[in-house]
Amino acid sequence: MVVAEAGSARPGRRAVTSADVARESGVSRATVSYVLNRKPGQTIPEETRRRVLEAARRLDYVPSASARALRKGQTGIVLLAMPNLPQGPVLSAFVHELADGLSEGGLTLVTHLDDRAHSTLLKVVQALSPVAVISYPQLPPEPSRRLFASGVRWVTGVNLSLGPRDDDHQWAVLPGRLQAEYLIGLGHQRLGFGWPEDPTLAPIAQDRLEGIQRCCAAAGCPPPEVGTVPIEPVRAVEAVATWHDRGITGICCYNDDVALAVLAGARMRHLSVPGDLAVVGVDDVPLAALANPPLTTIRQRSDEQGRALAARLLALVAGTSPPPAAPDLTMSVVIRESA
Amino acid sequence: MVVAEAGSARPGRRAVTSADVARESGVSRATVSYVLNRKPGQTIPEETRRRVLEAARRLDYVPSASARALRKGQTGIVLLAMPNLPQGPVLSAFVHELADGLSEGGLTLVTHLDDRAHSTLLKVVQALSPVAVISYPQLPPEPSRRLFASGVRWVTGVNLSLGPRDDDHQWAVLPGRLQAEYLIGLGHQRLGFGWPEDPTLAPIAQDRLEGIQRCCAAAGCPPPEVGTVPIEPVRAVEAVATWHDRGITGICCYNDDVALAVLAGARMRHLSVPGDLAVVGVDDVPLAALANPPLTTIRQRSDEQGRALAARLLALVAGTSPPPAAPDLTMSVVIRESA
DNA sequence: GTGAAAGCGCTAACAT
DNA sequence: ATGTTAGCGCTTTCAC
Repeated sequence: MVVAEAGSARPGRRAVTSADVARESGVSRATVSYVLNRKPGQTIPEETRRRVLEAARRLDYVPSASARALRKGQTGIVLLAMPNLPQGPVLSAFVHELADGLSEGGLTLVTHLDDRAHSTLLKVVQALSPVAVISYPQLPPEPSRRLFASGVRWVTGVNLSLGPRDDDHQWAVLPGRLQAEYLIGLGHQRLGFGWPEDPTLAPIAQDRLEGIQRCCAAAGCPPPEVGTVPIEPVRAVEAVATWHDRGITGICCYNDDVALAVLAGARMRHLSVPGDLAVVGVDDVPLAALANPPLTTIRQRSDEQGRALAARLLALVAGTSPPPAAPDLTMSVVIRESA
Repeated sequence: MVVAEAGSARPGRRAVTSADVARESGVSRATVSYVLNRKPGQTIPEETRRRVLEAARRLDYVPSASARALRKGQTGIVLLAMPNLPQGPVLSAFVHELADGLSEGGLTLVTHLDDRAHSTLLKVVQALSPVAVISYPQLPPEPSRRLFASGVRWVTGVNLSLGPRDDDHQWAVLPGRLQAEYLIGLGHQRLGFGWPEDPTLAPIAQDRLEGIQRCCAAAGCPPPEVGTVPIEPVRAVEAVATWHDRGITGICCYNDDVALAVLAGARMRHLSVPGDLAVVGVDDVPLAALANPPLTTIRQRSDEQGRALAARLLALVAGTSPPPAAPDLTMSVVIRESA
């Protein structure tokens, strides 16, 4: 454990403040603040500017985040709350782009990883005073209200959308819709849905299932039969067997992990994929292409979602009107051999 | 996007402060502070205490984190910095336990997910003023120094240890050591190491490789041959073929993901596992048991690591002497069929 | 046991 | 163009 006491730069010394910079450069603290914050209208002579900047650099000056936040009445922190699930490349890209986008506007993204009660989120929020909270999956109204009461200004889900809840929901439902449309287009009439065992995923799974249900209804098929698929050989087989026995031929899986388990189950049961059972995942994780047979799945442009959400959040914080939702947040079917 | 303006609880109203609570309960702000912070020695009459608490609850009072941090000169935030890798259950458990442990001591854990330059970490640190930063993998000395200069008091790796760098390193090397010991114990003389393609994993992989190298040296075997294994069918096959052609019989993989790719490669190449090639992973992800054949792997007790690190950090912040490192942070070989 | 008051470091309105 | 000043909300001596 590489541990050291405070201020290895100037050991034992207290932090340098804007007063130090002011003294060092022979101006007042106000001027220092003006220079460092670069107000657009402000007119500071180049010479002074240079002197202040120079002094700040020489002293290794770092403005106190707490003091600034106290004065301005708000921090520049955005908190992303999500369960600490197995993180796929999809979420990674989203986080990456979101952080970059926010950073360009002076906001800072940090993450709270937890899948337990909303009370831990509340605690973190109270310790951080973030200006906005993004939650995946979406927060129910009551916890959401408590965040506002703790001073958070904006609360949103990860799905980019315009209006209140509905648009978000449209989006959340889409993976299921695409899976079902694809399978039905292939001629499958009886669909199953591979539900994830992890209970924290339930809200997300519920949305995807709804997308499938709507599709089935629209196409005049019977509603999908839901089966929980554990990531565990023996019990995964059970789910597969049940589907097959009941004449189900197309399985929409919550995600690729579930789909891979279904594939394993089918193999153990000596069922052919896609002959006996067609399988579709969501996410297009790297392992999907490696699977036996290679997995057909839904790919999301989560990077674009991240960028777009960042842009909207920046606009909200700046008080300007948010940009319109990106027109084509593509989500597409990656066709391989499993369906 | 469920978005709303500030203070849905009391719309348009500014936040309630300790002054409001004081007024409401008919005492001074000092008393409010005493009651809410519950100083051990402090002696406040039950009646007053109750009145203050009641008023705080009624007003939905939330202390300002910035003001408190400014006054105390330090936040209660601990920042965990890690690349946004695929998060396995191992890291999840670590994060979970770490967060819980810290929370019990009044510290709050948040995560910065990024695999790019250390400068983004520096920015986040300056926006948050965390009291400690935990980094995985470990931070080199120079970035570490800059964190201290920005006011961070303690910087550490995720590996629990006592002294400066060495203990951490011992720990990081262990997975490789266990893999090699197991394979050599099985009679394998010529070992390979499955290097991950993701460049951000290199520092961690390097440590594990070093564990294998030492083992080979100690046992009089030739040093392990390193092959990069992409999570991609065709190129994974190549790595496997190269090993096999050169007479390698035991493969230590960086983690289970790499090991699963090796398994897939071996299957495509019609090599038998463990007959032609014995394969060992690290992590024991759920899919490991599902693999064909089921994967032998190294399981870490990362939950205990998390707890222990939390305890040490709490002690440091409190100024008391840190508890000794846990004696038996077990890391064990989970024997299945792939080796 | 409780209150008055100082001050943490910063920004922004106002004064010069 | 720059300096003076008044707080932001909190904790914590120091009086009473």
